[in-house]
Formats: sequence, structure tokens, C-alpha cells
Amino acid sequence: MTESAADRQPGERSVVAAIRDAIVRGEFVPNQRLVEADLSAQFGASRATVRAALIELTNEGLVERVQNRGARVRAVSLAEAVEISEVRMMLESLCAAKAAERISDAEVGELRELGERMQMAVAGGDVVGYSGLNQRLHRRIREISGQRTAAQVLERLRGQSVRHQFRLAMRPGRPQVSLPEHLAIIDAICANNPEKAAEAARVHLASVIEALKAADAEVSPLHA
Amino acid sequence: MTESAADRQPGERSVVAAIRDAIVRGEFVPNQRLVEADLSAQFGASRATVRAALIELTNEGLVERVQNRGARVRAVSLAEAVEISEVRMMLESLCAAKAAERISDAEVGELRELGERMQMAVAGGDVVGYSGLNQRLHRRIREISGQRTAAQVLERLRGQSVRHQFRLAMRPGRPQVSLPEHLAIIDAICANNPEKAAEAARVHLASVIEALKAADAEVSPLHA
DNA sequence: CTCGACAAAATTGTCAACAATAACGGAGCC
DNA sequence: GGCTCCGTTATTGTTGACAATTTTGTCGAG
Repeated sequence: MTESAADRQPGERSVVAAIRDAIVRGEFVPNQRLVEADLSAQFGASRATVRAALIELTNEGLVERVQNRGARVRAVSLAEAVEISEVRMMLESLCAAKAAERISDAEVGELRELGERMQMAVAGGDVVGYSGLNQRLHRRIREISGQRTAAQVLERLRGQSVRHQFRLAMRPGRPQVSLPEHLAIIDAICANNPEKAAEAARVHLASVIEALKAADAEVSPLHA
Repeated sequence: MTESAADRQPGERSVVAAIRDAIVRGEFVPNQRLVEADLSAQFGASRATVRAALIELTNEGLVERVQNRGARVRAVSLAEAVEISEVRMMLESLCAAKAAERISDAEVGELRELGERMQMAVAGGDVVGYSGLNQRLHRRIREISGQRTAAQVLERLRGQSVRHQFRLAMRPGRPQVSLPEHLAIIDAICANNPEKAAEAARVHLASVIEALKAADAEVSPLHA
């Protein structure tokens, strides 16, 4: 059954969030058609509301819409995922540098604690817990940086690549690789060292890109 | 009279383009209220259509919408303009580097010709012509880079900061400063030198940021 | 059996009307 | 005189129905 939450208030914002959730959670798979009437029935909202939500999600990059042909869940290819990671490499390094300049003592404690919890999660083999902490760390750095524009762009890109991110996190051995990279970012930011923080972020994202390519080569091994 | 083009086809895309144009051209000034009924009459489209258009423009960052209080033209502050330029610094340097790797011989000729025309425009004091060539250069570099994700983000940011960009271009002496920076970018890209191209783009955008701050300090000189 | 035209169904685009909400103004009260 | 309360007005949020477009399925000709 797909209509898990059909009794919600029909508010426009709610519908956007509901559809977005369904997409990032994988309930709506890539390339799946999103028929306005169906969604209207599923979420108990009017078609106009659903329509508005689809427009919004289109600009977020989660759905594709073509004239008179409807909307469907956007499928991000490996090439696009790499592109997104390249953009993230630039913007997260910017945010890391800014964060290193502006971080307060209280926030230093926060980041350090996050780092310790990530170490524990990896040591304990808690992959999903580590993945969650990972997201929280990146978001916290964006917030501390005070660069709202970059933060907004990064948030949008995260939604688009969440599927690839998740596949990556599940790869055996991946947490052991990314943990020290994350700790390096934390160290540099907490040491008020912008250049080092930016470099650490670049290294981390470069590693993500490599892992993305490797994961894909393994899934679709056409060596021809 | 504001209804200069009221006899257009009512297509949704057209309305989006029309409102966007009115905003970037300055016909709709920052913080101006955008009442759905008024726009509906002005552009000869239904209210639902302009509503959809406003949602789309909201996600492009050109208008602000608050629940039950309507939409207005978003005013980008100096601080936001600086933030945008910082993001541009990162992404344009990425695109410049990629373009330096991928540029073809034909495209080298194209960029070189653009550079010459920019020199002529500056020499002839054609400020608006130079501004147009400036935009074309940046867009062409984005296209050559093949980084569609970065190009999309940059395009969106350009719309938001077009007003500040324009104010900058009008500053006396500004073209003489930015011209050599642009030529340096062109040279590095045409020489297939990614590092140098990225650095040149960084230098250029840093200069833009400085000029932005200077221009603002001149307009609102509160030294207190 | 394949191809093309034609009809039917499904889906989106558009519109006008209705309900709900927030800003505005004036009257009454302390 | 200033403040609160309440009705008015302007504007947005929502709904349902209608028109336009695309896709699908069917039939007949070659």
C-alpha cells in the first residue's frame, strides 16, 4: 500500500514535503511517472496543490517536467552524480574555510562531539548511524560558515544525489575510508585554519568522486 | 502604461519569462508587491498560471513568497551579493578549469574573438556593449566546460545578482580593471592550462567582490 | 506482417468561482 | 488621548470543471 499518510492537512507545504520524502526515501523510484490526479488522491490534496508541489520539486531537481507530458522522478546518472560532487567539492571547501574563520568555542565542542560519535559508530559497525551523523556534520558546517547562498545550493544538491550517497555509504569499507577525512575536516575547522579546512574538504569530496566511479564500475562491469 | 505586451499567447512558460524579464530589466523594483490578480490582468493569463509562474520564480530566487501574504520582488542585499559572488568564484573557477581541459580549436577561435571585441568595446567606451560581451563570455565558458550542474547554478545566481552586476558595470573605470582579468581567463583556457584558468577566474571574482564593497561604500557612506 | 491513419482514452493546461486568511480602518472603552 | 476590539476589504489558498494535447489502441491497406 502506498497511501500510508492520506489523512494529512492538505497544506501546500505539506504536499511538497510528502512528495519529496517519498522520492528521497525511494518510495517513488527514478523515472516513475507522477500523475497529478493520482498524487491528488494519494495525499488528499487538490490537483492544483499537487501541481504547485511538482513545480517546486522540479526546481529542486527532484522531478522532471515536460510540456503536456507530465512529471516523473528525475533519474540522476553517474555522470551527473560526479558533476554534483564536483560542485560540492568547491562549495563545501568554501563553507569549511568560512566555518574555520567564524567558529565559536561552543561550536568547537559540538563538532568534536560529532567526531567522537562518528568514530564510535564506525567502530561499532553502525552504518546507518554513521550515515546520519555524516549528514549532520556537513549540515552543521554549512550553518557555522554563515554562507547562506552556498548552504542553500548544497542542500538542493544533496536531495538530488541522496540515492547515490546512500549506495556509497553501504559499500563495505567505505566508512573506514571517509572517517579520517571527516576528522581531518573537523580538526582543521576547530583549529581555525581555513586553508587546511578547505583542503580537507576537497580531499574528502575527491575521495567521494573516486568511490562513486568505483561503485558504478562494480555494478555495471562492462569492460568492453 | 505597464501593459506593454498584453496580447501574448498565455502559455505558462511565457508568463514565467515575462515576469522574469520585468524583474531583471528593473520594471519591477525590489520589494515591490506582486499581486496575482494584477499580474493576471497585465499578462492576459489566468491567476493559476501566474501563480505557477511565481512559484517557479521563487525557487529561482527572484521573488519571495510568504504564506497568505503574497509575493514580492526579492531584494538582494550587499551581503547577499557578496555571498553570491563567493559562490561564483568557486564555480566559475571550476568551469574555467574544465573548459581549459576540453576546449576545441574552433572554440579557441570563438573565445579569442570575444576577447578582441571586448578590447574594442572598452577602447571605444561602449559600456553596455562590453557588459553584453562579458555575459556572453562567461556563459560560453560555462558551456564549453560541460559542467551542466555548475552551469545551472551559475545561471540561477546570475539572475539574482543582475542588478548589482549592472551597477558595477556602470562604475567609471571598472571596465578597464576587469578587461585584463577577462583576457587572462581567455588566455589560460585557450592554452589548455586548467590551474591557471581557475586561478584567473578566482582573481577576477575576487576583484568583483572588492568592487561590490567599494561601490556600496560610496553609495551609502556611513563611516560611523 | 508491417505501416499508416483514425478514433478513444488518459493526462495535462487553463479558467472562473468559492472559501480562508491577513491587513486596514473606525468605533467604543479605559 | 491611547488602546483594544471588531467589521470591512483586499488578497491568497483551494476546488471543481472544461479545453487542449499527447498517448494508446484499433482497423484497414499494401
